[in-house]
Amino acid sequence: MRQSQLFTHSLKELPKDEASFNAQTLMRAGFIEKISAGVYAYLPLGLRVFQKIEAIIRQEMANLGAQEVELPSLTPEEPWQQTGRLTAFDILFKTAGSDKKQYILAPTHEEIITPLVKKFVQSYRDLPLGVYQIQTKFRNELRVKSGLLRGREFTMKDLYSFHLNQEDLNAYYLVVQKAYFQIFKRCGLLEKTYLTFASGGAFSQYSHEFQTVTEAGEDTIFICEDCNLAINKEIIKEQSVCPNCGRKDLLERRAIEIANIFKLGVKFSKAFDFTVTDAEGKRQPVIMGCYGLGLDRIMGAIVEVNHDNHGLIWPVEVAPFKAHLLDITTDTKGHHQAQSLYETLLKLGLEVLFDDRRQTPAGSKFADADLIGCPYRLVVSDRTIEQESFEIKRRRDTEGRLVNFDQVNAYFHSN
RNA sequence: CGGGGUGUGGCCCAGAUGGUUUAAGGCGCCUGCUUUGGGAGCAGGAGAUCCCGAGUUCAAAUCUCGGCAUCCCGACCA
Repeated sequence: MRQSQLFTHSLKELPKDEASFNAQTLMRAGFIEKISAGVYAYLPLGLRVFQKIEAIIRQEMANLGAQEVELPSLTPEEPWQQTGRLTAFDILFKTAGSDKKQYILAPTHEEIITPLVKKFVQSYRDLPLGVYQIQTKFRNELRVKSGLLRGREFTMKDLYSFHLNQEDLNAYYLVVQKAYFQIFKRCGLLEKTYLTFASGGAFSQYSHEFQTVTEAGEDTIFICEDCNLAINKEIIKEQSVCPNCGRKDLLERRAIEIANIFKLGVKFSKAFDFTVTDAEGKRQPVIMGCYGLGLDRIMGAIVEVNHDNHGLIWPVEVAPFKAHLLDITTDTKGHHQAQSLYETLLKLGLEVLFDDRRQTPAGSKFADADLIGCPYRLVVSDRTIEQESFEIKRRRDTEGRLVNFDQVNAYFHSN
């Protein structure tokens, strides 16, 4: 994409209305814009990152054999009444239709998915089943905070699984954990993300959170380095003890919950009378699990974990563009050379942001490239052209190297 | 929901003991010239319900009251 065509641009100064690093920097770099407290718009650069994260999640969900659907955000009141959550939830956005009928802007979708799946599934032969969506959720938080880390409108990947018995759910639960770690690995968060024992809420003794260690996080977790596990402070009674090995000297860290998975058991299948016929011909209540994952939080966490004083540093798989090509040449010949390199890179299938803006000093292009944080920076300048080459530098490196124009194909095929 | 901070061109902000303010400066934007390896220079230009409402006053960006927005701390977080 040509940067001269991009309708957004970065700001020299930090936005006053944000204090968290992720929101400040993403707004400054032109990735997101705040519409109201806890509600953000994704701009072209930010949307590209968001869609990369979505794509990773879809691939890993496909590997699980989960089927994608899209449920509505605007939901009728009745199912919420049926499970008691109409009153139990204090974060519901409610809205009335013209017929005075009350609707709920869904904060999660157990109430919708359970009756839906019930309609099609009557036999144990249809199980296990995993159904997921990537969709907007609404939670009327009393206090939003930390930019993308806690908003009132956010996107969640929510997977629901249906099983004949507890053993099957337990096995599936472990497989989902693996898939989640694969997602976090691809998002560059693996090293700092811990499977964390947390409150099971109304469903079970524990749930499991995936907590990414960062000072920007709002949770406190205690990490067992032996087991690579953590326990959320909220469920610690007296002393922090590893639930796996019993170790007591755990590391206390701030962390952001980027995912939360639950064994729901029969809570929702009972509420909606969802049973299947087993092999003996008897009706059995379906055993359910649910697996949430916050996309905005993942993006925010990536930013909190990967940056330096100059700006963002995107992991390769989620970067808005793989390369940022800067034309800092000063004459027509130079511009043609940069243009030609851009076209060559496109033909090679590389995602490139081409800074073809004129009358912009070179320094501002470097600053912008650092701020936007594409993994590779390519520079064509009068100097490099003298050597029939362009410079390539990784975002994290301080020194680049020259690559001859003739060797573009070879270079990108081998890297 | 309790406590605290902030609200002035698109952005960052000065002005706050009421009156020389015709609301200053920087960034960005427009025009022209110049410049090009770390957010460049010169000249000219456009752009403002000073968050909203009420009040005090001869006079309010400035004082008072009410509201709204936003950030932060706490509580909450299935």
